[in-house]
Amino acid sequence: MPETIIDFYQPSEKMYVATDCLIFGFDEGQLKLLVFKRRVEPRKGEWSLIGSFVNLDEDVEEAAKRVLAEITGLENVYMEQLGAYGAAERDPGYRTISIVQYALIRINDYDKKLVESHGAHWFDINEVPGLVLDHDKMLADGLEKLRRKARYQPIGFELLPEKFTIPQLQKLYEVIYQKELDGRNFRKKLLSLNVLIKLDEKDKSNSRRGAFLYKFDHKNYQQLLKSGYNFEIA
Amino acid sequence: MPETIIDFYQPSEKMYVATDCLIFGFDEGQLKLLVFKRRVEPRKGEWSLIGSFVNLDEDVEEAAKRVLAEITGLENVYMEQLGAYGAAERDPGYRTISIVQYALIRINDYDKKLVESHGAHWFDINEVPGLVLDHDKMLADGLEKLRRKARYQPIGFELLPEKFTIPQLQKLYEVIYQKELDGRNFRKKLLSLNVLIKLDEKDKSNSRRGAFLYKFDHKNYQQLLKSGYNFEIA
DNA sequence: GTAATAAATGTATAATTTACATTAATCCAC
DNA sequence: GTGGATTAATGTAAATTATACATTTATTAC
Repeated sequence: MPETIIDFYQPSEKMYVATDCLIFGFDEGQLKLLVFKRRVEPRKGEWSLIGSFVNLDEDVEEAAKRVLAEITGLENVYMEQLGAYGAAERDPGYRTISIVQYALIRINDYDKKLVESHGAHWFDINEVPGLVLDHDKMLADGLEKLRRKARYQPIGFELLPEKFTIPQLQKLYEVIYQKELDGRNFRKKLLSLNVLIKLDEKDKSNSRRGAFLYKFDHKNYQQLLKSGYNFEIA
Repeated sequence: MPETIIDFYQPSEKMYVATDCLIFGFDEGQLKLLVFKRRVEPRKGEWSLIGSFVNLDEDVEEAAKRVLAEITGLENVYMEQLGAYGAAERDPGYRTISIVQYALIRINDYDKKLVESHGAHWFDINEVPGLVLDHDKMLADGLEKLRRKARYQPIGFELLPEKFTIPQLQKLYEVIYQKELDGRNFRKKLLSLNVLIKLDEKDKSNSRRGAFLYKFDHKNYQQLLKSGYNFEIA
């Protein structure tokens, strides 16, 4: 490599780049977060977002997917970047910048044994223990983004099984928005968007009568997007 | 520093961290972007977002502010992170991750001589030349974010002088949203939010009659935020 | 067969958004 | 100093969307 002006700037030789994932799931009517015990000093062993260093030959996003697959066994997960956390003193050990992604997973799909073997654990979103470094801030920011995003993109569907009932979906939006919704209005609004396909099956795990199962209609959703983008629930 | 598990992960010794800024301004009824000629190889001399490497002892945000002040002479500018760009091959020279911020500046405040002396240039947003590396993508993403954000936060005010007229503000929203707005409805909606202070002065640069000048009412805006957050224009 | 449980449905009112045309203030030219 | 040109300012009616609210239905367990 020829010597260039870059040498003049002296970018640090000790700047580390890591990635951390906010892994959200939804189960038993609660929004949950997957965390594990930090694997590196300092603060090794404390609760932490799931993360890793980024390898030299690896996209940042790839690194996040690698660590997610490693811990949960899941691939093809909905994932989006939250942002970079780069305060000089955020990590007392090394100068490390962390790029945080958030992932939404169908909580029943993941590999329980794998998760356990990594000492990872799901916490109710309201019962997450204190996290290491600036991870509490990452979580707070991620929740805010999730809540905002839920207003104009149908991310809720990423958190539910492929087949779900309307009451389930409503419950999910209730925990995301942290407020109760009116069942009639929720159902009305949702069905008016034409992005649900009603199945000829019921889920009876929550009531005697059973609730009809639905699938998300990706095709119609794409069309809805094209024709002006106004997915809004509640 | 003791040897720890971090050594096992072998984070790259050659991972560079840079920051690039999307610097938006508004002038002559047009949204504009400030770019300069890249100072480092590869592709030195091509049009580029304004950026720099991040120093070891410097917050990422600080680095962005440093470079912004260096080029425009401005401090205390509205700035927010867009995200990190971290594809392994994004920079053919070095493995560099760039954290992109976007800044909104009052275009008349900046130091013209300073800007010129750095070979920087304002382009109409629709006439920005091809940019180096993945900077075109950054710009596209930044514009999308600006457009979305303009819907629920009063960022428009950051781009206008302290005193501005309602027609000016409307024009700004029109270029952000890329559509014409109805003057009566715009004015009605805006005034109903109670975040404008009418001054006893007119700006006559655009009409014989002149339009009244207003200031943004930060205090009332903060209260509006607290009481449930629903700043939406057009 | 009846008691218990959650699912499903409709309507009237209020609030918000949209569409749309005229008058007002000022400057400049004559 | 009058008239013409130009942009600023204003109000109302109709349509759309959001909200509030109570009863009936399907099913299972006993």
